[in-house]
Amino acid sequence: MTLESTTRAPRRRVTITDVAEAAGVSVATVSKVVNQRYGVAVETSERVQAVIDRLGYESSLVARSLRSHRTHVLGVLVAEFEPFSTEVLKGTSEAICGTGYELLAYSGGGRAGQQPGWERRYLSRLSGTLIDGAILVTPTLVDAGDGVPVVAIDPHAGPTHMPTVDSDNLAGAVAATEHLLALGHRRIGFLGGREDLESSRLREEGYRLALAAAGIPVDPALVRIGGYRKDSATRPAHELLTLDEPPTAVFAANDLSAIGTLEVARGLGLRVPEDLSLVGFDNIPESALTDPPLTTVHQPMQRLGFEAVQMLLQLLEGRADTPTHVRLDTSLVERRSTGRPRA
Amino acid sequence: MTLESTTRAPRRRVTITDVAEAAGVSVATVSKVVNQRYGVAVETSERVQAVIDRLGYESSLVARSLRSHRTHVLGVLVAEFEPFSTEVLKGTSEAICGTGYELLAYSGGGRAGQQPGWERRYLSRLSGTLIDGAILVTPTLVDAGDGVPVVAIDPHAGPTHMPTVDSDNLAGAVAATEHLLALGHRRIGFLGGREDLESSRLREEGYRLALAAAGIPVDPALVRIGGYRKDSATRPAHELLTLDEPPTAVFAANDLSAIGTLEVARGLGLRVPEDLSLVGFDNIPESALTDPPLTTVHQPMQRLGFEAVQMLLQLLEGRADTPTHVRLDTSLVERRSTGRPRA
DNA sequence: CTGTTAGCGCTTTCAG
DNA sequence: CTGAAAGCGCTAACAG
Repeated sequence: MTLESTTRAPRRRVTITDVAEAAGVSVATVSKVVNQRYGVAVETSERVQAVIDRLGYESSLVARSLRSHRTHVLGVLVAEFEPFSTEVLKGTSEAICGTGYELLAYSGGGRAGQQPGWERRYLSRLSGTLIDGAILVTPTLVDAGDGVPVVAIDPHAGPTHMPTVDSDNLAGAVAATEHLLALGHRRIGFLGGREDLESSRLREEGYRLALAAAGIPVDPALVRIGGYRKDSATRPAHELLTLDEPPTAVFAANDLSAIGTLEVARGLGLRVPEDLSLVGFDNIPESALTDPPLTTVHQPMQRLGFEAVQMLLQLLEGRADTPTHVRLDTSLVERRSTGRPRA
Repeated sequence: MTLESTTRAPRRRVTITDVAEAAGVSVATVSKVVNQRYGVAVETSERVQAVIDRLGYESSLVARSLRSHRTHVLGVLVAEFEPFSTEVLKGTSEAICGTGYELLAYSGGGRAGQQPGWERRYLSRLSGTLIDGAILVTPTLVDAGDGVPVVAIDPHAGPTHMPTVDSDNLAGAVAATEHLLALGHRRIGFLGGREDLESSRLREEGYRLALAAAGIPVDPALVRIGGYRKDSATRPAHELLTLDEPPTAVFAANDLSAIGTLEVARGLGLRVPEDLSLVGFDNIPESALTDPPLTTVHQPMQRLGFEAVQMLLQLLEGRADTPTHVRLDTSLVERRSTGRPRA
């Protein structure tokens, strides 16, 4: 890491007034030129355009949106930029291409996003102005419809009033648990997500369903809340693995907590998958980088973002046939963190 | 994929005027309450606050920034949300935590970001208002200082006038090439990045340096431009691999083009690494997911974002000792896409 | 302590 | 065809 040093004073932004003065016209005329409105002499238009180019003028998104309430910018509101939301972002980026819209991803300052209601706050701050519509990633509020059209990805209470895109969490969780069952596991722990998210609830339900179908009663001691974050999963994972009668396998409600569990297991001297089988959920790119690579349930995160943009665009066009709920399939990805239980 | 259908009319945003009316005070007073200014009777303040809570009022970022020119929002400007920029984003998100700032990542509509000068355009649109400072991810313009403090990550012409964060591209490229050389390769192709990026130039230089040190002349036919994107890399990769005397190994200037090359090789019936060794650059999470997993040069993308935020924050505080250039180390990650050349 | 006033940069009637 | 003027939601003097 090398260092150098200097300072620079940034010069002022060029505004529409600067252009108007330089071109010897009114700001109204400049505005018309910028927005290609009719009623401007070709000669004037060209002269103004020349000044715009020379000065490098670009209209302020802020000022413009305050006035015209149409920005051609879509907002993606996330609590934090972590593997799940950034995958979604990749999908939105792909979908936005060629639509004439631009993307603005907004995230609070880390912990700020932890406090419930962040999505409402962000939405209020940005909507009505700045963005024409918003995509909320894992919002915890049931209803946030405030000013602009909104699409939710994997929201709180499942199909709410908001148009929603999610994936088949239940089927995925069943598949994960059945995989463990098929391997011969009987004591299977569940490291839950967040109680306020529907996805989390469904994953737990899938776990219970699969167990019930196999005729295995759920041991409450084996079910914990991991909070969907690596750090918040550490403690419950530790509790689970240090039980008098610990589970031989753990199904973690998302990859981040599975990765946290993997680290805890290693710290405890447990080998994966020999001593402990581990299944995650999401299939974030990071899940393949662990040692051993994580068996997990693939959820098409990029597609979630892609579909959300499509839906939002339809909503903006006011199309009545816009689907209100899109659900995508999940599938098990077998890697090397799962195996038969010992003896 | 399941579908349902309905419609909803979003209601209007609540503004400061609504609050003022409901509370029977002027907007100025509401503003003072919101911003915790002195000079408001406790009783009035409480009454206004109650209305704010009841109405769920949240001040508009846009209107506020237009007026006060201080938003506590940092912008991250990217051409597109792809693996590199999203990794950087994760790092910025971590760094922003607890600073009192929020993050706004802006990306044009895909292709729009392709046209040179996107960073200048975005910056103009957002700065002066909306964001207090910006981080430019792989900008191609030398100087963009326009209104607000700016930090560049992996910019055009290396250490420009802008404060910069980058990684040691030269050393990384040398390491990659030497790895191939050590394996016994002599005909090593180079799939370059974009001519307008310093990182790309340095990676090529590293390639040439390592070959020269090994006493191997560079065959111009083996050097192509891949454009740093998977799709743009496909054609040059194909040309390279279908040469009369094709290379036994290819060093691609980034993982995305390496992955593109991998697909081309497979399409051509070439086995990796038996028939062709492949090294990438970046170590994006996706690089470990390929089959075989890619040998690549690790570049600390999240740290790039993290350091950029730190630097920008210092710039905003006006600290004179702000380093102007931070360079992070790179390192070779050996996975399974490289091996000895046949016979 | 509170309200009035003047814009921030821009778009949009509406006269001239 | 062009410009003056109003106003988007908000903050910052300045009066009252």
